[in-house]
Formats: sequence, C-alpha cells, structure tokens
Amino acid sequence: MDWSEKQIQILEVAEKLFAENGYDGTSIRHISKKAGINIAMISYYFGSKDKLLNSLVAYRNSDFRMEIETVLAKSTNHIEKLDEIVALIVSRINKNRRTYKIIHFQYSSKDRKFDFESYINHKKENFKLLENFIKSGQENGVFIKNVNSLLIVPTILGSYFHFYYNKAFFMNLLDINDEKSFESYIKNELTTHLQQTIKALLINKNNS
Amino acid sequence: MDWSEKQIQILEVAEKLFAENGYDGTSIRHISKKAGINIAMISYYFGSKDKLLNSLVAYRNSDFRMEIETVLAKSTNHIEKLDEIVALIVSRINKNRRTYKIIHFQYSSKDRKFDFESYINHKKENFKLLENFIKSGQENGVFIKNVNSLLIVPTILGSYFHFYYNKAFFMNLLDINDEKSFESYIKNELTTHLQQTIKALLINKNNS
DNA sequence: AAATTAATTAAACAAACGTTTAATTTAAAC
DNA sequence: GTTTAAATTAAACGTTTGTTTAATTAATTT
Repeated sequence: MDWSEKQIQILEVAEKLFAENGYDGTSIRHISKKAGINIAMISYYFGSKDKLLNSLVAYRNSDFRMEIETVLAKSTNHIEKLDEIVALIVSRINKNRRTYKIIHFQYSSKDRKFDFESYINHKKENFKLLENFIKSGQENGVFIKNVNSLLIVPTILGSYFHFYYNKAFFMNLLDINDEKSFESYIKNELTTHLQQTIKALLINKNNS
Repeated sequence: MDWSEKQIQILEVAEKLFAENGYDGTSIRHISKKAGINIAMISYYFGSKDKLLNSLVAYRNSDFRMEIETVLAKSTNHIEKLDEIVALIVSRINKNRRTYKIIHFQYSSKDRKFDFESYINHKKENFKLLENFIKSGQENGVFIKNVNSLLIVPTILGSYFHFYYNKAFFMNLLDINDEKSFESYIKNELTTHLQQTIKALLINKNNS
C-alpha cells in the first residue's frame, strides 16, 4: 500500500493529534482543520476514523526486523552486538514513539476495534530474534544463564516509554528546558543507561 | 478530604472505566449506568467530569513514602533493602495501576486540564529518597559509582507498565490464559527479573 | 409533626461528534 | 474542446456528549 502526499499529510497530522490528545480526544474536525482540508476528505480517503488509525499503523509499520538482522549479521562479538541492538531499539522507538503511544493506549483498552494482528505477529518475530541471540551468547559462555530473556525487551521499551510519557516531569526533575536537550538526553544518557543495565544483567557473575 | 460510600463507589467505577476506555472514551452516562446512579449525581457530588478525575487521583493518593521509609529504616544491609524496595515499588504500582494509567495518559497529553502538582511533588520526594539510598550504598562501597541512579525508577516502573499495557500480547507470548496467572507472573517472575536487573546494574564490576 | 436540608430523578440544553449527501471545482483522458 | 474521473466543498444527518434545571422523594433537624 502506498499513499499520496495529501494522505501522508493527513496521517502525520493525525499521528500528532492522536498522540497528544488520544484517539477519542481527537476529532476528525480537529484533524482536518490542522491539515487544512475538508472534514469529508478523511472519509473520502480512508473510509472512517477507525480505518485512518489502521492506516497510520500500517504507514509506520517498520523495517525494524531488517535493521536488527543487519546488526546480528555483523562480525562483531556478542557484547558489541548487544550494545548496538539496545541503541537501535531506543532510536527506532524514539522515531516512531507517537504511533507506539497510540498503539499502546488503544491496544490496552478493552473493546479494541482495531486490527493489530499484523503488528503483533511482527512484534513476536522480533522477540524470537532477540531470544535466539541471547541463547547463542549463553551457549558461547558470554552471557549468564540465569536470566529471563523474555523480559529484557519490556525493560528497554518500558524504560524509554515511561521516560517519554512523563516527559514534563523528567524535564523538570533534570532541569532540562528545551526539546532538543531532552532528545539528546535520550540519545546519550538513557541509551547508555540501558546498555549498561542490560549488559550488567547478562554478564554479572555476582547474581544470586 | 473523605468520601461517602456512594462517592467511593462512583470513584471506583470511574477508575475502572477510565483505565479501560480512556478519559475521553468514558462518558458520565457510562459511569452512572454502571454505578447504578443518575447522571446528575456526578455533577452533584464532584462538580464536573474533570473534577471527578482530580478526586480520583486524590483518593488514590498514596502513603507510598511512608512504606519506603519503613524499609529504609530496617536494620538490613543495602542489597537486601534494594530487593525489598524493588518489590515494594512493583506491588504498589500493581495495586494502583489503573489510576497510574489514567495519570500517565492524561499527564502526557498536551492540554492538561488537570492539577497534578501535588502528585508531581510527591513523586519528586520519592525520587530523592531513593537517590539518597543509592548514594549511601555507593559511599559504603556496596554499589558501584558509574550509574545514572535517576534512571533506575523509570526502568522499574517502565518495565512494569510496558508489561501491563501490552498484557494481551504478553499473555499470548507467555501462553498465560487467565488473569490470576498473569498476576502471579508479575509478583514472581517480573519482580525477580527487576530485582536481578537493578542489583546487577548497581554491583556489576565488569562495567566499561 | 413540621420544617429544613440532602439526595435523587427525568427532562432539557446547546455543543460536538462521525458520517453522508449532493453539488461544485479541478484534473486527466480522449 | 469535450467527456470522464477525481478532488473538494458546504450543508445536513442523527447521535452522543457534559451540564443544568426544576420537581420530587428521603433523611435529618427542630
């Protein structure tokens, strides 16, 4: 599926507003006004508000798997790869954070009208990819064995999202005053912290 | 501030519906129907829908600080305390997860009509409490120094919330079929994973 | 028992919602 | 240049939204 310029413009405005005000908090009148189009255009292009969201998720549906596999195929050692994978996950998630936010909140709501099946399958594959990598590291004796490898991804993603969802709080706490500095904090300090954390978990010998 | 039985009943119904369908996705007619009261009672008791949410946050406003301080006052060593603190954070957050979810999603939206100042100050104090504990552990030589202690709480909370927000996905991935097993997974595996992770981060000598 | 306050109700309010319609303008094809 | 298709518009649709009103019932106080 490919999109016209107008459609992409609508999708990106919708993404922003959905992330800011939630799906139910965003009206199609709000979207069309900010996108500078007539309200009927959304039904015309996407069919409905529901389908607009599905289109957005599809639009942002990523080539993440390919990127991970590129890192895994490199001729570096396990620890270097691990650092690269963590950094890749953070930067990818940061890039598409708005859409992920919408997915999270809609996905966790009870009456989900949205078809996220392809998204879920995609996510499952990525989980297995990482699990296999950790397993191979364990077999090589680089990583310790007493680890719940399934909970590593939630720790990375969760840390990032909690930071992002509480942006105003952390900017206050860290005395950060502009968006750019916050972005750079994510790219540097947060990424380093997560690399350090996951590495420590996987190689720490002191574990009880 | 204290609440009548009727008010508490309304608050708890509202909490559930807000968490399930979001603030904007929940109507006062929906709340009043499920609570078995007239729609006018919400305005009558709380003033407005906005103020109902503020009341809910106040109602769940916790004695978390006291609990943390009880742990810190114990005559155990730093590592035992660390484990207890992590477990305490997870169990507390799990207990009040619904309200936290609402706070997160409303707090991260742009036009916040809600007065979360007391919540934020409360949170800030807890951050400093933990930061001081880690500092004391570093001075005693139990914890390493090359750690961003400010990012430890987001890692714990984030891991939990990411797990909770993607509950359906993880229940599928972990082949968990009922709520109780999911709850026990949080209480056991997830808590252990987080204790292990934070401990590894703070005592791992292999850090680069 | 009467008077007063609190609790509860159904009905109405204007505003905003998502969607559809039918008419018009713009663009493309012939 | 005419015909056909695509894009765009304003208006209207039936619902649903949060809130308020005025009337009624229940509880409390005097």
